Amino acid sequence: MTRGTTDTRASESRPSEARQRLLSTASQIFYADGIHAVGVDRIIAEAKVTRATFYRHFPSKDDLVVTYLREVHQMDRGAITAAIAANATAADALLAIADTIAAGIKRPGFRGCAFLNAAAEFPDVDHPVHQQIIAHRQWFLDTLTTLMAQVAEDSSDAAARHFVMLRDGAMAAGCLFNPDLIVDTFQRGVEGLVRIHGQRQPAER
Amino acid sequence: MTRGTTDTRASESRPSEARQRLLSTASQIFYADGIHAVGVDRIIAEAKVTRATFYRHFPSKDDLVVTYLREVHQMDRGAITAAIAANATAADALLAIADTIAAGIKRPGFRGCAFLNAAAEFPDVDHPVHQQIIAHRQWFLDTLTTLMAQVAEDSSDAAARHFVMLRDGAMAAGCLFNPDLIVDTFQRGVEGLVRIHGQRQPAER
DNA sequence: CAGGCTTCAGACCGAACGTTCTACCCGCTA
DNA sequence: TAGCGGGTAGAACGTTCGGTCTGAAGCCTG
Repeated sequence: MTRGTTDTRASESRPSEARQRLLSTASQIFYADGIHAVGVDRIIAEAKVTRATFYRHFPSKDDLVVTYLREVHQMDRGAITAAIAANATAADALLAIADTIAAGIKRPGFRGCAFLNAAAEFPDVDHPVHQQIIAHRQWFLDTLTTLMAQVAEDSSDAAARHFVMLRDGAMAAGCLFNPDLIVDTFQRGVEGLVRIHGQRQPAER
Repeated sequence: MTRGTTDTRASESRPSEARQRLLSTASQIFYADGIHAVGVDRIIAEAKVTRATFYRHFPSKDDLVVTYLREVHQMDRGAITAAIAANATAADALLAIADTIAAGIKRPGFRGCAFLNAAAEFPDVDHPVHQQIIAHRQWFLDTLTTLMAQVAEDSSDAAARHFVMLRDGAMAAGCLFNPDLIVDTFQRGVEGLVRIHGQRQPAER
């Protein structure tokens, strides 16, 4: 009872309203303008928070950055998990994932893949931000490999890598060229890839 | 005579030894560590040049950056022009270009595409650096489109865009994953693309 | 030899960087 | 009511940022 009500309140205030404002503001700015290019001053100004509050919730700017990427990872993961759950066959799931990616590229404020952009700014392999990036990419590749294997066991690794390569190319170019053409090229590529991969080992079951 | 000898000397000293040292040093550092992450101080220190000398040759750091990208563009252009000149058919030229890209990805210090990395740091479309990037990419796409059209007129635009997408993906991922696997995936993709595109409109001549 | 480049050496500028600090206020729970 | 944690406000830390300026060497050409 008391637990119930306090929990509702607590789940709203424990991640601290100010902290949430800080994180969402920083995420938007980092994604739109880059990471090294924006300073703590601007983030706290736009989040309407004082410096002391910032450093109460994040030990350093770098920690904010990895939290930002972690948040993006969660959203990506959610979208892809949903796409998989909503489709009966693995092939349809793969096409649905491509649709999700395509929709993202067409979205107005699209500025590429948050992870690829961050990788350009954090080349040091030992840096926590860089490790976050490769962890996310490994998860994505593994997820696709599993789906490809359900379509056809043979060379599912190669097919998944191929998918990732098309995605990376589309995400990288999506804000440097006509997004509609990029999306068109990307989806044609994925469709062809899934079709050809599906013809492999046709009687698998 | 006097012209001849002075020309030899002039072509060595007119681009100014210090300026050249500055540019090549900056290029290495920018490519390896990013652009916003390195300051003028470090560049002049590693180039063994004073600040005054720096600002004698480059009005600002931004100018250095566009000069750096211009240099990379020249090198890319040279490599691709050579690949085209060395191959009799357009299809072979395309495969040779893919080989060049693959060799670049396998090179030890590979850190992705200088232009894609720069794009992550300069999102402002009006910025000179960003415009340099899209100009380079437009040249690359046009070059590939011409080659694809020589293989088969039909949907050569789509085929060229597909090639660029694979390249972008390979370049972006080449320093975030096993380069050998990336190169393998990339080259398989290009081979398939060129083969399928070549089967289109088989009797073109 | 004189004149004109280039480079060197280094001080200096204001601004912004990431970070820490003190001091006070407010609303909650004990 | 007392205390405590999260918040505000703002000064200050030392460093680095991109960029300017002065002044004196060196060096080739006229």
